[in-house]
Amino acid sequence: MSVTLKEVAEKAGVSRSAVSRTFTEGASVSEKTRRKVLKAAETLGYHPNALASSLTTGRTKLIGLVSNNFHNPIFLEVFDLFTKGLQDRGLRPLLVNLSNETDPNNSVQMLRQYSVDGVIVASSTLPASFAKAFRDAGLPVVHSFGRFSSAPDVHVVGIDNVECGRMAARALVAHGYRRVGFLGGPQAATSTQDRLSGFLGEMANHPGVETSSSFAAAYSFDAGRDEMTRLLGGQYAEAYFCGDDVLSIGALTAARMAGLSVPEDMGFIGLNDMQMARWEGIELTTIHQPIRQIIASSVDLVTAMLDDPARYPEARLFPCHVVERGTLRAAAK
Amino acid sequence: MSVTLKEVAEKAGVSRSAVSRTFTEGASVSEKTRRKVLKAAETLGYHPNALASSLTTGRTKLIGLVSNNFHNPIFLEVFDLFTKGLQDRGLRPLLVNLSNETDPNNSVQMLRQYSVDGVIVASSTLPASFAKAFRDAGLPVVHSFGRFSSAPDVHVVGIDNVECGRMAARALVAHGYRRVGFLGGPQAATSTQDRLSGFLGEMANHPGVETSSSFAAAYSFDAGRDEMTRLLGGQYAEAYFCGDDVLSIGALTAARMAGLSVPEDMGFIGLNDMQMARWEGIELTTIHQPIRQIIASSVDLVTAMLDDPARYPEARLFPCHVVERGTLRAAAK
DNA sequence: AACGGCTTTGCAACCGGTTGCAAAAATTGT
DNA sequence: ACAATTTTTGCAACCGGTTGCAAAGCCGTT
Repeated sequence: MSVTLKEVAEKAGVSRSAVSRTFTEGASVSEKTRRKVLKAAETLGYHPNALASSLTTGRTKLIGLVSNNFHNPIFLEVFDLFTKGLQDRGLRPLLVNLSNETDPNNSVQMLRQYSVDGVIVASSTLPASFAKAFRDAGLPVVHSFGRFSSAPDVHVVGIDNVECGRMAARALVAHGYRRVGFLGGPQAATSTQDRLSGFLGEMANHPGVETSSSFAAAYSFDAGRDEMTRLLGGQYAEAYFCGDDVLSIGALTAARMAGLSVPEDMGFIGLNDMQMARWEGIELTTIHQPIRQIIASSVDLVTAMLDDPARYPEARLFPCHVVERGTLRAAAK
Repeated sequence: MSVTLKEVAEKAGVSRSAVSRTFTEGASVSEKTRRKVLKAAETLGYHPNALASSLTTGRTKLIGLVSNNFHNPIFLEVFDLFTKGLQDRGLRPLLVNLSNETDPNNSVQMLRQYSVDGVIVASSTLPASFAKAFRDAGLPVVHSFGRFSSAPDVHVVGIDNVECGRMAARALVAHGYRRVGFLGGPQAATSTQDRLSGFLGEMANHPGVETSSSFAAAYSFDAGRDEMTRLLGGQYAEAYFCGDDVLSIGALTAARMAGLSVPEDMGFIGLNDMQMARWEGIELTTIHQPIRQIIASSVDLVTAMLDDPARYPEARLFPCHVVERGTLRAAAK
């Protein structure tokens, strides 16, 4: 089918080693034979088989890109940035969709069978056990959007969710809301738990402000809408910090559908600052999560681990900030 | 690093062939040795190296999943379905982001280097030359969401865009609009051209209805909003058939921002029927594109080609239908 | 016990590359 | 011009598997 090393060697009248060496960075070949080889390769249309060479070099340049989040639009941005970032470094993303998977071992086996050089777990909802399973299998792994720990088991790149919770709380208080609520994502997600704890921690400094909390079933429009609809049936707050932007939009829509006006009757602050948050008609006030930096840093880290697999696990956190748009009323002076 | 065939063979006290055979479907091994081998493999934690075996079998079970669309939320659904569909058949998607790529040859080379068994090109905006380049390189290829042709060069799975154009035109006419517009996606995209030709073709049957057309720069919110804003500065139609849903939402938002009410002052019909079209507050009337079927069929087709690479190229079209929601006014009786 | 047919097994070559090593060639110094 | 040194080259073994082939083992017959 495709042209092999041997054919090029014969055509160029050199040994197979010579051909191999002209195609490997930093190997010793004279200018003369290199030219002969390149010409032969050119006319034959030869390109080295990356998989065959991986057998001896132990490097496939394949990176497992593992996620369970194929529903939140923010992840399209995430996949875009990851694939570009990896491609720019000559690495290839092998995509693994873990939506229905509960056992880390299956994916570990799968990725080992394909000898991936490293794994990026991109998810804020996947339990840490997944990333750990990869590490235990001896695979370099980076958990992007994972939970911060001061002594992480694996490399984690993301944001300080506790601080984000505080930040949201401060924003709501600063805008003069006196009854505020936390409308989190799935309660089992560590991101939800951390944001809640930061939120409540900060609110403890404001005893005059009434605080409540509840959880949506997922980081999704429907879940946000449903939970807000439920809240509207009882006592509800003046402003909510929602688990993420798409959830916020669901909740906000439910509020509007119920005849409340935003931000006068009910305020919202989201998290992520996805493209859609900027759309006219939405203009969501939200906490900006620097996903470009998180992803660039994740890719850096995974490439660094290729050279030093034993690299000591670190947590890299990137600062977030509030982007004021139109879903919180003018600040109390 | 990882356990090899040889180690298992030694542990089990059999030849390497025996081990290989117990792990290959339909090879001749006695029950006795198979058990010995499996036990040894179990205790050693052996799993065959898929890449090494691909060298001799010529099968990697890797499928190149090529797209240039990492901005339209519908593609998150697309990636979700593709990855699941491929995984369910034991195939692995190698994701290629062609956003900034103009030369098909680079991606062809890349995918050949990784010996992918086949390629799925998932895009309605990528020129047919990409799919053809893969075919010319001897790779089984399916172009999903590609342009229909009665004598296709490569397998195409998608919808009849011309018919969709007609369908939209009929819907607008049936709803009593007398000045209608086509607000397409990028003019260079075949999907745009085909929808336009269907739209105009059908409108030719309704000479009493004034018809206009224009194009947005991309299938995106911003492009739809910008083009509608431009249109609002001059003479504009009563209802628009937009290139796709996200573009529709942009256009619709611009109309609302300008003080028009939808659907009374201006009607919209989109295409795709993405999740978001269902959101309360949007409730876009749109043409449903059966992406589940398209993707399932694409995966079927690519697997079929693995066994029969010379399979005669076919075009598979799936019927679309209008989903009435809230962006066209009540039909004229 | 010898025979024929069928299944199982191991040998060895191969897939498409890489690489340590020693020999060959080129370069340098004097 | 010659020896010492450096660079380039090919051989052959290896990476982790698969597979054609012939020998070995098994079975039931006669």
